[in-house]
Amino acid sequence: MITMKEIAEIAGVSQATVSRVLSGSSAVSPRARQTVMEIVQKHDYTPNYSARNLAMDQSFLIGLIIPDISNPFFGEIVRQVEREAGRNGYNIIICNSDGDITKERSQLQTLRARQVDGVLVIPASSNSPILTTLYNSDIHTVVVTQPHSRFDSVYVSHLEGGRIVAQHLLGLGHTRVLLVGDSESENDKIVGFKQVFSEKGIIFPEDHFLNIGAWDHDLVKQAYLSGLEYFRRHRPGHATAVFTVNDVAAFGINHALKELNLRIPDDVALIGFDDTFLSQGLNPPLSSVSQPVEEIGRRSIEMLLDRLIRKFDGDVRSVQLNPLLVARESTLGRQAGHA
Amino acid sequence: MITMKEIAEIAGVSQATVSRVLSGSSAVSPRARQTVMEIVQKHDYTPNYSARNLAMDQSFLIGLIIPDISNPFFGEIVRQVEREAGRNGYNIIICNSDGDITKERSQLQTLRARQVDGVLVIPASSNSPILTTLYNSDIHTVVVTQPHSRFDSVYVSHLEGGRIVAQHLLGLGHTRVLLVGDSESENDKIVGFKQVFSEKGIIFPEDHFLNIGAWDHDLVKQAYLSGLEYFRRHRPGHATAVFTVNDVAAFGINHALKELNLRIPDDVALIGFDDTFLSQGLNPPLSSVSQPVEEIGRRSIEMLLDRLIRKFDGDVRSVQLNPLLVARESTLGRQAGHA
DNA sequence: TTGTACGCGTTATCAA
DNA sequence: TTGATAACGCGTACAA
Repeated sequence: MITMKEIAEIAGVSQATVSRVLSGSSAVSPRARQTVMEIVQKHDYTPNYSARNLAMDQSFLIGLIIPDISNPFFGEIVRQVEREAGRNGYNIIICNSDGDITKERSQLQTLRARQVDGVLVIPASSNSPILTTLYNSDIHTVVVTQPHSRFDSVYVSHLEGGRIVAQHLLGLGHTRVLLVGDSESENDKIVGFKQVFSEKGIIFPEDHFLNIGAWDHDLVKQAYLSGLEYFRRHRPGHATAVFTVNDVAAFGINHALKELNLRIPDDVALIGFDDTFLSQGLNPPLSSVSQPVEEIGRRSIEMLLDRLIRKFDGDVRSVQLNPLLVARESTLGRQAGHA
Repeated sequence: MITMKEIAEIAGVSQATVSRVLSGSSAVSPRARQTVMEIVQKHDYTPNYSARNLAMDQSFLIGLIIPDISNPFFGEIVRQVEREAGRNGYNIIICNSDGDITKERSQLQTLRARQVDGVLVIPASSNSPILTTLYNSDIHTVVVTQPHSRFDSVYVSHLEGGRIVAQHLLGLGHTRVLLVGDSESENDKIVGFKQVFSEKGIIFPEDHFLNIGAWDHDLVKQAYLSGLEYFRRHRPGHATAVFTVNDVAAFGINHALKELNLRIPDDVALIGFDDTFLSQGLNPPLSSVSQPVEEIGRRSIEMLLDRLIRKFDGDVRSVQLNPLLVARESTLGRQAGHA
């Protein structure tokens, strides 16, 4: 790889002039510019970012800490982030945490070593220790997917999402609903769901929760097996509907129900969360709560770049986006039409 | 952020000694080591990679060029790659090409500027120009997902995959098959499929191809719409089976068939490709051709690290992995049992 | 075992 | 408009 110094020699100018030509920062004589550019072209000069970073104390690197890239929902976020970052001269270093706070910690450590200018983080949990570490560092941070009091954040209200689902199912007459998720008490989707029940004076039945872990990569299988066991053990009607905290789990439940010859939604209604691009392909089409995933990704990176590039230095900003019920046949039945 | 120089001052030693302590390369007196380490701990010293890269002419950075991260199949590859790389002290810069060779080119350019030690590339097409660029550079490269004569490569034979599908469908008596993909003549899955037909003297019918583009992000919808139109226009039996070159497209077709009240597989059989973790959640469970995606990811990064770390300098190696037919109800019907 | 000194490829400051 | 020259933080050859 050719360097500025070498180009300077060939061109018979100083290395500083080459730098000026390439950065376009200050004025250079047309002659010098001409000669330099020709040599640059000819030798396919590429600047050395490491050197540039060192000199400018800026890496144009953004760290992205995310629980599971293979989850299409997160994948879409990555895609948006990478695109928008690229347009602005930034690159993304990706860190898959598996939802493990230990991994998160070591990854943040290497991101710091890499001198990243900023970090987008989808924390493993709302009290991930890295959030504290980040706060004590001077790395610009945006928390994605959940609200945060000290950082910029972009999120969809899970509480509201859970409430919407509850209202939808209650409206259809379901009072015995099986909840499928990672935590019965700490997952806001579930909290919101139950909130509506208690507000309406409806008692949420005991033993209607299936714990399938949070970021288990084999979520489909987990949900499938748990669902199978549940519906084998309980009489039909013990639960007339199932709400899973994400679509992926709903796939597993769907499979289990099919296996047991239970009809959806006649025997058991099913509703997921995220409305990934696969929900509508499911059979019957899956009701779900859609999150504006492109917007989440885009707004997140935009907020970060706003601080990095435009040097915005105001108070912490949070963007709350609205979840949207997408009712399809898996809860509505055939009369759903073809939405 | 504290630097070696500052640590050296505090410790009353030279910066070189601090470097030695931290790298553990050469011998240092226990006393010096002790003092330095304490200060390092206390101030939470983090090495500056940019500086290190510059000095060592090594970035410990690997570029990953991939068509669509939001596709779960690729997502899984990213996951494996990131993990294995991380274990060996390397980080991943991710580049989403959208299957666009222009984007590929500019991304490779910035990867070069970033001084990446190696590149894993899933090319937009088999003759992506960046392959030439890479060959003329000194960047270690592994081509993933397709064979290559000049680079290390890891792939599953698409030709063989297509053949397997043809054999499976012919075995079930389907001779009129609708093919759904990006290219009728250049996609090896389709080429292999037709190969079997002609070997057996069976003429593949005209007008049995639906072009839905390659990396269109809205593949499900594309397939859905195309499928809908196709099955509306042709009499039942014009095609008795559908083969889509990936599962995502199969989701769309599944939706279309359902909409038209065509039963799977009684009216139309359906088979996909990739066997993503979602296939088994589909209803009926989707037959597909599985690719050992974890192995693809793992082997790819391993081959690259082998050259980077172990300095392997032998001939180009290619790893061909075998596709595997996973027959489920969408082709076999209810007698499929519960595989 | 330690310190000095140089180089890595840039940016940026200062005179000229 | 240009060219020296000093950083930037680290690795390392060399001498002590």
